Amino acid sequence: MTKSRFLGEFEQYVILAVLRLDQQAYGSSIRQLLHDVIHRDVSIGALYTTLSRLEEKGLVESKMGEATAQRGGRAKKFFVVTGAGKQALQQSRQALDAMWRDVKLAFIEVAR
Amino acid sequence: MTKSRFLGEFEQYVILAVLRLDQQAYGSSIRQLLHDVIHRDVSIGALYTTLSRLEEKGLVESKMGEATAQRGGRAKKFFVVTGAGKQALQQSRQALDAMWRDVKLAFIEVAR
DNA sequence: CTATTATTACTACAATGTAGAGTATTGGTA
DNA sequence: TACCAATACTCTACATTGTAGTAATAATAG
Repeated sequence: MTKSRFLGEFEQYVILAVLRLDQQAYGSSIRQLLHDVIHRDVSIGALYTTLSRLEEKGLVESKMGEATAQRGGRAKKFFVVTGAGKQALQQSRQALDAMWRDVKLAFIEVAR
Repeated sequence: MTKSRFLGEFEQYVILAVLRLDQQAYGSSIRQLLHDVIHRDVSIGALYTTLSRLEEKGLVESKMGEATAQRGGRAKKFFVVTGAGKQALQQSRQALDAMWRDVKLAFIEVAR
């Protein structure tokens, strides 16, 4: 057991994006997905910083793509979520669900 | 519209706790709820810092309780979530739900 | 009036969020 | 071959959020 920290808010989104993109998750595609799904436009630099930190913590892993790209450009770095990453994500999910329980009823009445 | 930022991870928990506690949300009770529901033990100082910041941003409001407490101790400061707070919370919720969509299937298979 | 207890305020620092400029790699083209 | 456009990643710096610890404040029992 390493010291289990909590996932930051943006970290969760990034992990989810990597999961959704399956084997096709790399800087640009992740950024695009975040834009399409939650309309969150983050700079590419910001994204890479988060990806690096997640990798340091062992929550995602990366491997370089084929050296020869289709039409120019540097090789892609593909990311996948590790078991630890999935576990951390699940814990975050469960905690949030637990906190939302019972709130919904009281909340929905007033929130319109 | 003020510049709509995103809620931090812990900020969400605190807002949810205040909602759940309805009219009874103050330092100690919030802390207790966080402990009971998600087993997260945060220092009282950390909690107040976050509450203050939420208040600055207009996401929660506070009012002092009756001066005379039941059996000693200072008057409590009760917190409630503002409309803006509920809205911010809802947005965070929706964004996360949107990101989780489609992921579940692929995720659940592997996550055990 | 003091010990006790409950609560808030202040200070400081660590972790996460975020942007922007810079560097690398490769195909096409003059 | 030299250079430019296209694509992708890296580095640096700073803002915001997360967190603890300690000091200060209040109220009451005894």
